Order: sequence, then structure tokens, then C-alpha cells
Amino acid sequence: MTNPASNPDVAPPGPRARSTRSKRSGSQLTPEAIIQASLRIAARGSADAFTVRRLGEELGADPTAVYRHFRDKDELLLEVADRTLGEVLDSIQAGLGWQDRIRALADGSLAVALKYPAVASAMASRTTRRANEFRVVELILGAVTEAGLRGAEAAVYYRMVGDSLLALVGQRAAYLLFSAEARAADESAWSREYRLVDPQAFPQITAVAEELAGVTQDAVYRVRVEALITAIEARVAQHR
Amino acid sequence: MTNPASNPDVAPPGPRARSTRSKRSGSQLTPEAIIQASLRIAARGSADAFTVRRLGEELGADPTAVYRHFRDKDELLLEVADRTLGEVLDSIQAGLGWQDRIRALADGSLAVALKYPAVASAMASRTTRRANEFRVVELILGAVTEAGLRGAEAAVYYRMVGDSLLALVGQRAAYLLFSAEARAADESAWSREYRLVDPQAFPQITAVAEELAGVTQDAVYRVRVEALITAIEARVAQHR
DNA sequence: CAGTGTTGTCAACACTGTTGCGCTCCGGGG
DNA sequence: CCCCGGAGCGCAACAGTGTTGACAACACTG
Repeated sequence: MTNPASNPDVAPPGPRARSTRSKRSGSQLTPEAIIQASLRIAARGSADAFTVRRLGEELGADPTAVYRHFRDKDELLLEVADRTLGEVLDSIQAGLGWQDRIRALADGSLAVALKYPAVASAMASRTTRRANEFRVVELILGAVTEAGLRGAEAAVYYRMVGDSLLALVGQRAAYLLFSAEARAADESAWSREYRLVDPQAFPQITAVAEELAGVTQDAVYRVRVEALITAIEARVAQHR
Repeated sequence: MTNPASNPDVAPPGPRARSTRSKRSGSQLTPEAIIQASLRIAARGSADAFTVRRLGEELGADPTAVYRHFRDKDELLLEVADRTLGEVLDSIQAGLGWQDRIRALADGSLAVALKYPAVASAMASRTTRRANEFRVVELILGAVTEAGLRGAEAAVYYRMVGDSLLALVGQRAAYLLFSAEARAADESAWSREYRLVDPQAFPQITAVAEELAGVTQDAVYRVRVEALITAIEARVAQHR
């Protein structure tokens, strides 16, 4: 009744001659394969990259088959995010002082977040509660402890660093996911509209309109990371 | 395209354009009414509160009627977000030092974000490019200038404060939108799973497991806000 | 060999934002 | 005065999203 063959064959995995036959021998779909496919499509960078149906395409299987291995998309997302956390941890070399460990964590997180923007954006307000997250917690706690904080204070400052880094890289990832025109509108805000503002009502903006246009995301990123370190140092110094 | 009424005129709610009356006699749908309805349903707090269809319900009209007044949902969202920014600004009293102005901005932003979580969560990585946002920029720029930063440095530190506050408040709002079970799983991570971790592999976590469970969101919030102020102070001190 | 549980497929459901068609009704030009 | 052009709105529908239940084919176990 409703149009049959509603799929104009965007990318069907070939005629069904193979479909019934390909079920052979155990399961060709494993949690690991699904996670790897998720990472691949998340690395493509487009905003709508990480959908269940696209995941099915990437796997060459029916999209709903994923639900045989993960309760829902959120559980898969957490697992995938934990893998990306692993990538971050692997990029951090040993033997660094606590400040450089935090810097390395931030740099690695940013790099991975820009590599898998769909994942990083979705995780900006989440915790994975999985293996690699514990390693990150251990890393940050070690840093603040080495800096000189103890007990409850170490716990609070760990959260400050962790939450701030998550938010920071999440923002950058979300920005990357914006459509081209949305990003252009954003750029124009900084580079054009601030120069056209009423000097009477907005003297501060007028005074630095030129410099506002010249601010780069990297400069903001660096200042935000250093702010975390400075906050720890200031708290430690206050103890003496 | 660009609405001429969007120029940064400090327009009180009194619409001088009586010409809107000439459209129709009966009680009609006006942009203002739509924005107010959006604020009402956003204040209900549930995650799926702010949908076009619910907005139609709230207005007692067909959902698609909204599209006669706003190009799409995103444009409406930006307008609504600008209203909430207005609420934040109105909550800041005059005559404060620059540190307290930033604290007041943070406190006001948090309060409003928790009042309209759906809006704050959606705006965590956005800019409105509307009237009230310019006022916020002016406020932060005034603070960092009063602190002693000039030119490009003032611009970068404004972005640091603005982006950080947006992210901070957005995280809190997003947490509020989580389902009850998702939040419970999150709580249990901090309060239970950290005590069950392997002491050999995670000595730092084991050492402060108890304190990790006791960290409150408010404590983290305060530390994060103070970190912004400390970062500015440290940069200023470095200048001498 | 029969039975049982796993795993992929398919159709369908409940949502979301959004668009095109048609109706109604007001305001202004003749 | 009338007509008519257009704006505001309702309705149906479309292309998406995540997710579920029924069914079929396979592997493994008794």
C-alpha cells in the first residue's frame, strides 16, 4: 500500500542472494566490530555521522542488529567514548611533572575530540564509568596530589580539572559539527558585528573590537588549560 | 534575513510598533507570545520539554504555526536564549568590584540555567549574536579591563571567561535533564564504584575514595568560578 | 536427532523538525 | 460600497531519529 521498495538503494549490501546466506558461522557481528565501525563513522566528522542506520551501513548489516550487542545507543556511545579515552591515555608519555601531565592530558583530549567530534560532543556532560575513565581519574588525582593537595581538596580539584577539560574539548568538538553557514555566522559575529556596535552603549567592545576579531580558538584553549594549573598552584600556595 | 529590530537598542518590553495589531483582530500568535510560551515549557525542566509540538500545545495552536514567525526552531532558540541572558543581566546589581561582578554573572547564569535547563543545555556551545549577548561581552570585558588587562589580552581572557561560564552552566543544566536512572548511575559511580576499585592499580583513587563520594556540585562550581578569577589575577600579577 | 538459545532481518511504532496545500478572514484599492 | 490580495493558521505528509516485536536461520547442547 504505502510505496514498497521505499529504499531507492542508497547503498544496499547487494541483492539478497547474499543476505540469507551470510548469516553463516556464528556471529559476524561482535561488540568489538561495532565499536570499531562506530569510531570510523564518528571520525568522518559530519554532525549526523553517528546514527544507528549509518552504523548499519558501515557494518553491512541491518541497523537493528546492533541491539543484539548493546542495550541501546547510549550504552554503545559510552563504550566508544571509553575507547577514545584510551587513545588519549596512550598519547601521554611518562616521566612528566604534574603540570605537564595535565597539559598532555588536555592536548591529547583535544586531539581525540577533534578526531571524533560526534562522540566528544555527546560526552561533554557525561561520565563513562568504564575502565579508561578510572585511569584518567587516577592521572588527574596523581597530578593534584603531587602538586600538594590532599583529601577532600584533592577530590574537588580533580573534579574541577576533569569537568573543565571535558567541557572545553566538548565545546570545540561541537563547534566542528556545526554546519558551514552556522560557523560562518559565528565568525562574522566576532569579526564584523563587534565593529558596528554603538560606541556609547558598548565602550569596552568598541575599544577592543579589532582584537576580539583576532582571537583564535587555540589561544583561548591555552589560556583555559593554564587557568586550571594556575588554580591548583594558587590553592597550594595558599596553604603555606 | 536580518531582523531590523535586532539592533542593540536597550528595548524595554513595550513594543512601540502597534502595527502588529493590524494583522488580525482575535487573539493571535505573536513572536513575543511564542517566546514566552517557550520559556514556560523550558522552565518545566523535563528533557523533551522544548519541542515544536509541545510548544503548539502550550500556545493552543497548531505546532507548525510557529514557522510563520520564526524561520526554524534554531532561530527561536536563539531568541529565547537571549531573553534568559536578559534575566541574568537584570540579576546583577551595580557597584561591584570586578571579581564580584564575575561571581555575580556566574551565579546568575547558573540560576537561570537551572531554571531553563533545556535552553542552557542547547546553548552550551553556541553564541546568540543578539542584543543581550553584547551586554554580557561588555560586562566581562569591563571586568578584565578593570583587573588590568588590555588589548588582545583582554580579548582572549574575555573569551576564556565567557566560554568557561557557558560550558560550566551548560553542564549543570544537561545533568538536570538526565533521566532519574541515568543520574542514579552517575551518583553511584562517585559514591560506590570508586570504593571497589583495585588498590594496586589505582592507589590515588583508593586514597580519596571517601572524599570523592562527598564532593558536591556546588563545591566544584565555586572552585571553577574562582579559577577564572585567579587566572586573571595571576596574569595581571605577571605583568609587574 | 530434537530442542534451545543466539543473532540477523524486516516491518512497524513513536517521536522529532519541517514543508506544501488550502481555508479563513482582515485591510486596503477601486 | 465591494472585491481581492495576502497573511495567519490548520492539516496532512515527509524525511529523519531511536527502538521493539515477530520471525527465520544458524550453532550448540541434551
